Formats: sequence, structure tokens, C-alpha cells
Amino acid sequence: MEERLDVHNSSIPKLCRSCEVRHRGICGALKPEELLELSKYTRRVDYPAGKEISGDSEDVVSYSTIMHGVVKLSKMLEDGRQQVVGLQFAPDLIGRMFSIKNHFTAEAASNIQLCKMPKAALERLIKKNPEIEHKLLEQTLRELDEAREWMVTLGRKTAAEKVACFLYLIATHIDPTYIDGNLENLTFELPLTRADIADFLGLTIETVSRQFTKLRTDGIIEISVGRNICVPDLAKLKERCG
Amino acid sequence: MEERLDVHNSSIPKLCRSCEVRHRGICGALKPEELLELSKYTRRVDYPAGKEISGDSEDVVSYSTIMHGVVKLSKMLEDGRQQVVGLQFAPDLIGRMFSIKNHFTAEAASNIQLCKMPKAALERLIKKNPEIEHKLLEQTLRELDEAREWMVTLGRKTAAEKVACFLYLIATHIDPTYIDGNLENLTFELPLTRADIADFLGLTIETVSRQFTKLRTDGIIEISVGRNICVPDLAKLKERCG
DNA sequence: ATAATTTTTTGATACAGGTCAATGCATAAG
DNA sequence: CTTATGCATTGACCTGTATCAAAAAATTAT
Repeated sequence: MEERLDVHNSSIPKLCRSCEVRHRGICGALKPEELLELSKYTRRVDYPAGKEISGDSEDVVSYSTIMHGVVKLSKMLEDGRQQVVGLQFAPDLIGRMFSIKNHFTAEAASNIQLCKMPKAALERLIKKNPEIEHKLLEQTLRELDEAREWMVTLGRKTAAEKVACFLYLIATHIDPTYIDGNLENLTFELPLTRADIADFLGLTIETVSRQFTKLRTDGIIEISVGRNICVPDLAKLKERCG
Repeated sequence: MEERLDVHNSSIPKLCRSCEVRHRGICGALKPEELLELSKYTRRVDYPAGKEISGDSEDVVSYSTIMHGVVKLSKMLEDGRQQVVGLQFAPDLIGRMFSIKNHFTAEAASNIQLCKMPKAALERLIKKNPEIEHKLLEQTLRELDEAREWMVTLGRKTAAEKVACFLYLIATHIDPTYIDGNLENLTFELPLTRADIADFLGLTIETVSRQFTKLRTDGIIEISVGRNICVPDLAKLKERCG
């Protein structure tokens, strides 16, 4: 895990004392005394898969750093149609900054652990140290790029390409080994149900399932049991992303 | 126009001297001497509809405030499929902050005028005045919300709903009269071609055209000539957005 | 004006992905 | 072990949107 975190926070490899994880975009900017101050207000919270962290249009009361697991941001229409608009991985900060209300629902996609802090505690720090704001801006710009990149997938790719894109995204976010150049026999557990995957890709669960089967029979992936995926050759998977 | 600009920058109604427009998220944070300093480096540039402002993977060399007109951000796949990932209106700031390269193509959707400044000039100011960074973070967070909101449209709405959403978006961004509560007989010129609209909605031009026809025969919109649209009742259009 | 070109609309047909229904396959509970 | 329960897969069929083709309308050039 450490290897991957460095990617996001290479300049200042300071650990957050309360969390033992580098907050992407936050802790690197904190001075030792600020870190200590913040750690008084943080607490670890576990959420089982599926549990809601904060609801759409509810008040924002806290920010959290993801310790491990995957968080999904989504929006539901009145008639029940749902779209997952983003996935967030450790050590992202979640919670809509500077807004009274949430614009989306945040849920634990897998079992997760958060490092939670009150809204006011972080905002107080930000006021005092503009460097934090810079890190937040960088994370937000990166998220915006990722969201727009995903819009290309949603708007213009086929079901087969969408599913390949999703698997590629997970493969390159969940397991840090790939960064070292180990691109063969990458194995990981899918942190999402078929329903969540469908809602992320703008498809139905049946279509997702059929595309998984197609990738399996084509030898691009191996599915041992349910959500356990092995990608023998990541480059071949990438070719399918369109 | 002034009315709408206040919406985005109500706290500090200072004008940017070089541009005569309030830079959403920027000028409000500038002190008089900074404003003067920046205005030395800015220049007005006109672009006809369709002209590229900056290309995908090209170096970022400048930032611009949109003076008037609509800018589209898009991405093209190798095989020619294209997705518009965002529209920007006056007085947004465009240009990917803190990145060497662009991740998307920026083009004039309509005839536009920009107020351009060199990358270094704005970045120098930001280093000196953290308040600017705060404004930028607010704009970026708002853009991220808008992008995610659009992902719901792309992933889960029907062609009919998508076209209604698009018209609603334009109606509420192009013409400032609606903000005063004048929701009847809203008239405006579409700043995008059918091809651009299709690429924004993840549809084909034929489907977009058919949905326009449907809205016209249903009395939701009136099309006098080509791109001249009249919405007699904005609430009725909104109902079609799903 | 008239012609040339581009953009938009309309029609006929095809197919990707959705819908509905049933079956399989885990893990958990009795 | 058997039964329940919740995911995931598979099959048969249907529909919304894409595709292909052509006409109409708008714009630009001559």
C-alpha cells in the first residue's frame, strides 16, 4: 500500500498520526502541531458494505479520510434509476467542502474504515494554513479530470468497453503491485456488486454479467469464485477499453 | 448580464479593469494593485465558432476568462467517437490549473471572446494571495458537482430526457432574464450545432433532431428558424428532464 | 439572384442492450 | 445435512436508439 500512496503525496511523506495513513492532499500540508491538533478530533469508524455514510441533500457535518475500502458516490432519480458518479479509494478525503448540503449520497461499496473529523475542525485548520487549500484544490482538479474521463466512457463506449474500463480502473486502483511493473496475473477481489457496477456503467446487471462472461471465455479475465478476478495480462484488458 | 454575474460573485462586486467582467472566482479575490498588475498581461482574443482554443495533451500556456459565448471541453477516441465533457459560460476561468498538459480539447462552441493571461502571471498572483486559490477551489468544486450531475444524465436518462435536460441547461445559463422570475417565453439562440449537442448527450444527431421535433409538436418549445428557440413555459420543459 | 455547401430533418431498417423469467450457486441459518 | 436468502448467470424476446439513405432547409459563395 505504501508504494501507491507515495504516488499521490511524494513531496511530503509525513504520516497522519491519528490514522497511520497519508491523507492524499491533506496531511502532507499539515505542520506537526496541526497534525497533533487535528488528531484530537479524529476517530476511526467502520462501515459494512452497503451502509450509507451521508445522504443526498443532508447537511455536511464531517469530512473523512478513507483508510481502506471503496466508497461510492451516487444519485437516485425519483423513479429509482440510479447512477454511481464516482468511486473513491484510500486515502482520499470525502465530504463536499464548503457546502451546507451534500449533492450526492456516499455509501460504503465494500467494508470500509474511515478516519472521521468534524467539519469545523478541518475548516479551522484550512483558514490558518493555505497550503492545505492548495492540496485540496489539486485533489479536486484530479477528481474533475477523472469525472470527465468517465463521461467519455458513459456517453460513447459500448457495454463491452465499459466493463473492460471498469475492470481496468479497479485493477489499477485496488492492487498496488501493478505500479512496480508487475502486469501479469494481477489478482484482486471486486469491491462492488454487479448492481453497483451496472449503476456505475449505466447498464443493467444482466448486461454486465454477460460482458464478464464474454471476457472470461475470451481469456482476458479468470473468475475463480464470484468476485475474485485474475487478469493474466493487463495490456490485453486495456486494449478492450476502446 | 450583470444580474447573473452577481449570483456567482455577490460578496465582492469588483470589476476586472482589463475585462469589464467579473471573473467568477478570480477578480473578487484580487486587491486593486493585483488587478492592475494582472491587467498588464491580459489581452482580448476573439474566436469564431468551432475554432480550437487548446488541444488535448498540448501544453497549458495560458488561462482565460470567458467574456461571452460558450466554450466546449471534449475528448475524441482514436476511432473518431467524441464526447463533450463540459460546457463553460462567461465569466468562467478556463485552462487546467497546475498541470503541464491539457487533458481535454477546448473549443469555441459559439463565437466567443476570451480575456487571456499567461500561465505564469496568474500563478504568481496565486502564490502571493491565497484568497484566489479559495475562489478557484470553489469554482472547481462547483464544476465537479456539475460534471457528476451530468453523469446521471449520460448514464441513466432516455434520449428524450437528455435533450430536455440540455435545453434546460442552456435556457438557464444563456439568458439571464429567467433569474428575475421571468419564466415565460424565454427566447434564446442555441450556441451549439446538432453535432455538438449529440456529442454532449452521447446520442446521434438524428436522435437529437427527432427529439427536438417531438418537443416542438408537443408544444414544449418553438423553433422559429434553425437554432432560435422559444420556451413558452420553462416549468413544463423541466418536467421532461426526468 | 442563383448555385454550392452545410446543416437539419425525416424515413426505413438493424441491432445493442433492456426487460422479463428462470436457473444456478454461494454463504448463512436451522 | 437441508432449507432459506441473496447474488450472479443464462435464455428468449422486445424496444430504443443507431445506422444508412435521402430530402429539405438554411447558410455561404458566386
